[in-house]
Order: sequence, then C-alpha cells, then structure tokens
Amino acid sequence: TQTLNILLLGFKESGDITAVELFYHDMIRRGFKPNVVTYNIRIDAYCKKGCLDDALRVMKEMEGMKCKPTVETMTTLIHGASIARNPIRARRLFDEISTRTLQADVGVYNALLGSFVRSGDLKGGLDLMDEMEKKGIQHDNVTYHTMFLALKNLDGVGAVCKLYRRMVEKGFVPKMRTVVMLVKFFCENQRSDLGLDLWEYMVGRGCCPHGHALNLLVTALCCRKKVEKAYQCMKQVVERGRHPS
RNA sequence: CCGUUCCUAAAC
Repeated sequence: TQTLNILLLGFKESGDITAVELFYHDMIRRGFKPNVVTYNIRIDAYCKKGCLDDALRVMKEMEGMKCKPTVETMTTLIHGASIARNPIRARRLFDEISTRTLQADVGVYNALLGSFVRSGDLKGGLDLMDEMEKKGIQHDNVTYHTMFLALKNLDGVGAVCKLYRRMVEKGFVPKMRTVVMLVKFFCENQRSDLGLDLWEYMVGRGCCPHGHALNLLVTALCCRKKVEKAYQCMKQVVERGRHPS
C-alpha cells in the first residue's frame, strides 16, 4: 500500500488526475487496500485541478469505507477551496474540523489564511493570526511568508511594518527568503532604515544573512548616503568568515 | 508514504 501511495503521489505531482484514478482503480481490483494517505492523495489531485466537488466526493467515499479523514484531508480541501477562490467554503470546511473532533494545527490555519488573502481579505487574515495566538498555535514561516507577501502586494509599507514589529516582539526568526523579500521591499519603498533594522535583528539572533540580502541593503544604503552603515554591515559579514562578492 | 506560503524543470 505504501508503494501504491508513492506511485500515486508521482502521478499526482505530474498533474495527471486521469492517471491517478486509472492506476488507483486498477490496483484496487488487484486487491490493494487503500489507507487514509491513499485517499488524501486522490483528494489533493482533484483539489489541485480545481475540482473541489470531485474531491469532496472522494472524501464521502473514504468515509463510506470507514476511513476517517485526518487534519491533512481538511487542509487539502481548504486549499482546494482557496484555489477555487471560495473563502466562505474554506471557512466552512475549517469549522468542520472541530465537528469531526480533529486537532487543528498550524498547517490548516495556514491553508485558511492563504484562502483569505488570496481573495484579498487582509483583515480576515490578520484576525485569523490573532485567533491562532489565542488558541496557542504558533505562527511559523509559512504563516509569516503568506501574510507578508499579501500585505506588501495589497497594502503598503505601513501594514508590513506593523506585522514585522509584531514578529520581532515575539523573537521569531524568519527564513532567509522572507528576509530577502522584506529587505528588498523596505529598500524599494525608501525605508532602507527598516531593512537595516531587520539586518541587525538577524545578526543579533545569530543569523548572518547571505550575500543577496547584503547586496540589496548595501546598494540602498549607499544611494542614501549612508555609506558608513553599509560598511558596518559588510564588516559584520566578513567578521563571520563569509566572503561577500 | 499525504496537506498549508514562496522558489524550482522541460517545452514554446
């Protein structure tokens, strides 16, 4: 069954829903027993194609086989609703999690967050982040990246800055790709001071951001006649044994 | 063995 699942996963990743279903039914005829992962893969295959109703049909089918959906199943379906640009439906599926006595995790919250911001509902997204906090679910790299990206595209430097401060207060250390995105965004919006602030925060947390972020920052700082600051950043990198190009 | 953000191949 695990082997079957791995093969199904391969068909799913290549986007071939027909192959997924043909292969699945063929293997069942040969006596393979599907498990929850098997169903989740089929559900995801339909969701990624935008066929939420077919995905829900497969969930009914799995329940008929006395196979209980997991939190991953719900995440997949919520993501499917997100792809179909249907945040209302995403929220409904999310609410089913407690009905089904499943434990919501950071993954489902992130999926719902994605659905909200995809439909332009930044307020809904920020409220959801508050809800996570209340429920004791820690924001992770996906949470921050999703929200920062949405704020920078749909709102402005003020909103991004607000979330940035909140993240720093919690002492959260983001992934480099988020740092690069933020530094670039701040610098492009004449706020190289915030870029520098983020840089110093990362260094203070023992992370030495790599060359790409440094180049962005140094260029922006130099353009704004802050060569001295730029020089200090570079020095920090060199002192850590890196070799900026 | 499966899910959530971003990135990623080939082809044109």
